[in-house]
Amino acid sequence: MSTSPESLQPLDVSLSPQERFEEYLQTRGLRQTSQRKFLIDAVFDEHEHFDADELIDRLPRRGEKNYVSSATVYRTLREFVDAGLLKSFQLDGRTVYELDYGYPQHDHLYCTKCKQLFEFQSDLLVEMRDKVASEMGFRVTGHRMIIQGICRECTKGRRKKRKQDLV
Amino acid sequence: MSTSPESLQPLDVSLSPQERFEEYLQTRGLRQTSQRKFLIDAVFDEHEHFDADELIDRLPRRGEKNYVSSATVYRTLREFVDAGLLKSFQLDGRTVYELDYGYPQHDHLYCTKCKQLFEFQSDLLVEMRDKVASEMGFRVTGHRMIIQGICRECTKGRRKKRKQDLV
DNA sequence: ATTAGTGCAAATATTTTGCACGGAT
DNA sequence: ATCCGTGCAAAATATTTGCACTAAT
Repeated sequence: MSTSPESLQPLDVSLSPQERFEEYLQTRGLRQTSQRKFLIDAVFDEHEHFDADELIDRLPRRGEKNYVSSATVYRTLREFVDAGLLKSFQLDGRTVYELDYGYPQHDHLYCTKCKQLFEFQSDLLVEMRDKVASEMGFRVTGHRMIIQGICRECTKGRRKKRKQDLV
Repeated sequence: MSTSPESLQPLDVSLSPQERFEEYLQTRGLRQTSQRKFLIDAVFDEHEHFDADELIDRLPRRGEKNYVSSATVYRTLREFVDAGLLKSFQLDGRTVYELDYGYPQHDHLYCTKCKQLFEFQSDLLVEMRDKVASEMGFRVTGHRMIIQGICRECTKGRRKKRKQDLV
């Protein structure tokens, strides 16, 4: 937008998340703050799936350098979703975020035992979605598909080492 | 269970939700209270989709006959899900319930404008789900598919009368 | 200089829980 | 007579918001 490139070209692929967010901010007259810059790095450097709480846990504490208040983390995560950088969905009551920008469309399998999320991609699903929607007179803006079950590891008796086992 | 009928026969179809819940309670040594009886009637007499708050709103107030405390409503809704009478899922932060017992498997379209839920049924979706799951080594216990978009009514300019328009 | 952004704490919203009493078995 | 279930209020969770101050433009 700022440098007006040829219009029909998908700019996206050539911009880093950081650049893309800058663009988003500029087009809306929003400001580029140290918190926003820090957070976008923190989010895109690290995780695949996370919630606000997990993210806050990994960030500097109050008093430390680069501390960002929880309120700002929540506010900024919503901006990231707005900007198309992240996607969010609800799982077990909390809001889960995942990287969207630069990632192919996909859906999830959720192991209700180890609480891990796995991804899968299915064009068939999207086709089916669009067919159903058009039959119902719906203009689709998105969907959320989560397959629940027990993952391979958890199926074989006692699970071995797993990340968040403190639950 | 209590009268031990022929084993391979699907008992379900012949039992009312009330009977089915009784059975559930009996097999677990739980008690049949007036609150549980009242709630199962309230739930199965009325609604398709609802959340705890909406249900509580429709029930007798404190002091009135058949009053049930919110805590008990929450506790009992979870029992209903446990008993296979209701299904629950998260939508916009709240827990939505719907009748499950006696209803065919289905999924939802959600209009983000009027907040209405619509249903659809697709065997293809279930097939796809099972295929994906088996490829991933998952033992499926269920799934949740929600197609978001704008419904037909909301697409044609200003929507007309709609239920929960107080939002 | 303007005014959006932030940190803080309080407010919300939703659901859960501890506890003493009452009721179902 | 047990001890599960309930109502109540307080707690827990997760997220949002009002406000005064700070900082980006």
